[in-house]
Amino acid sequence: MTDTNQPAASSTAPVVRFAPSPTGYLHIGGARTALFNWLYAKGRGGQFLLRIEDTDRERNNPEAVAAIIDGLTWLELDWNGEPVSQFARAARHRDVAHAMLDAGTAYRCFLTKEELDTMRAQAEAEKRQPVVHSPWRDRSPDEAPKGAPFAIRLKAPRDGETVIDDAVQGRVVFPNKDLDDLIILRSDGNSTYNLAVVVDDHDMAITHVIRGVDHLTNAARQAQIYSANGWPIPKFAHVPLIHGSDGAKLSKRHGALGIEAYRAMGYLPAALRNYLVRLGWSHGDDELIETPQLIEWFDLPAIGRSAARMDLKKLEDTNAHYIRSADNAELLDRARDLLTLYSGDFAALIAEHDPKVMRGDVVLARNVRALLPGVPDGKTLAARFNTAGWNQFAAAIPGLKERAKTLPELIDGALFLVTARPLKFDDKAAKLLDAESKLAIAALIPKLAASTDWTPSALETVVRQHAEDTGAKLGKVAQPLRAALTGRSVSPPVFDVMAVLGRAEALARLGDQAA
RNA sequence: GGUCCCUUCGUCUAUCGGUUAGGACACCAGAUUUUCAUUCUGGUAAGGCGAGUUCGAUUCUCGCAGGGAUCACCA
Repeated sequence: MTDTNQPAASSTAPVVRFAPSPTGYLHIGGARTALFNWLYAKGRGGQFLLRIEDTDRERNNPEAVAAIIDGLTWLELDWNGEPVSQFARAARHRDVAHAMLDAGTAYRCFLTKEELDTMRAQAEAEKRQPVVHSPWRDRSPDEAPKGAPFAIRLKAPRDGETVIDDAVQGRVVFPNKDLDDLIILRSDGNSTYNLAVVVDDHDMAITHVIRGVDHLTNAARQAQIYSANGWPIPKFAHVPLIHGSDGAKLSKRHGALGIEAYRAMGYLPAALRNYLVRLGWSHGDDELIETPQLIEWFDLPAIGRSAARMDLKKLEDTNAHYIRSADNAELLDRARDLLTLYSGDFAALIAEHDPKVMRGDVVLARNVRALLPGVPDGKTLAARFNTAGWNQFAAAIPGLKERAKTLPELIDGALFLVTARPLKFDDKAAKLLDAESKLAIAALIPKLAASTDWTPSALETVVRQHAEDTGAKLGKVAQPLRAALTGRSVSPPVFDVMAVLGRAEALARLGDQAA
């Protein structure tokens, strides 16, 4: 139903954008900002645009652009149209700056770098705020030396206040006396960030600017540029930043990793989205929220104003839920993809991390080294899963996914499928295989071999019967079996393991340990 | 330092003046289980401090303290 009485702003679908600068990878805070934008647009039939803020040529690098695009793609945040390069729009930015000059809302400033430095130094010496008041605001350009370089500055209001009516932060007031005449066009003729952002957002018809609070003061300056041009100001929504575990700004030390690191650690995109959106946004007591529901529920006013801290444990728990409910085929595909991503040596991965680090990918690397000494990296491991292996992996997934919090843990659980006889045993498994256990295995082998049916339930019947006959507890029989079959003390149910391995391989592995 | 923002269990959060302050993760204990995990039961744990408004403040106002963001011809 269309209500024709609705004001234009609320009856038109929103247009939002994610505008990262390509200085590094897509970090977790940026990913969350992108997610918020994406959810907002998706829930309202709007558009989600991508713009690369690459006006700083010296810091621009194509690899970073690729990393951002890869990250968004992996997170399954799709955008409308082609990514816009801000640098490609430089001519338009220049035009606007000159138009502002003509309109009298901007002026030429001939202050040199040195003059600026001394002004700031002097302000500091006098304990004044280093707000630059360019004398050229009121001087005629004719007074400048012929051909002297100049920057173009916004003629910002000096009295009154600039108000940002922010969807998250509320009404934020900035006294204009604290905002100096910012440079909109550098003396080399290139636009500065604030002008470029305003011109692009205006030209792209952005209705809602959803970004990190670190841009809040920029919003005031940008609002002045909008006003100077007589353009409508979009709705701002400045979302809090994500902090490290000690409350300080997220740094590498805190795991301010690029999104690709979370991928490597084996998190599912849907799980990461769920976790990320809950960091700062809530919907009552709901925790696990599927994406379609998220799209329906997400809204700006429910975003909190305080910074949140990353909690990997909770991410892990969320991920475990998503793995358990994931489609088996999808899980297998993702596990397979992940292995090809592990192109580096497992040895290097292990060396990089403290022995106490329990990250999924690191643990997997350690276990591969222990159990499969001949497998140096992910590619080789993937190759070990020949067609039969992948089929076995697929068959084992229902049991495996109950036990895995992350994808590498899932793969880790499947390692027993590709270990070659004679098996290597981890410490606990070796301990389980004492003389008594080996005798028990030897006694069990003929009974298993006699089973006409090689299915979990048939095998379970055989083993239970054997336990009953010998008066042993089921655990007493099952644990050595598990050790002999997998080389470890932990695995999916042993009967499933035997079934997946197949009659010949299972009996052979047991035979190796029989006394 | 100026400006702006924030402050409920260890962490993420609910609460829109009256609740035994709720949930989730983590942690602890127990039950189930062939291991592990799942699942289930129970438990420990919170409104920074000080005023004010009010019959009544976690909730509204002010102050203080603490934390954060930002102050470039970077983005």
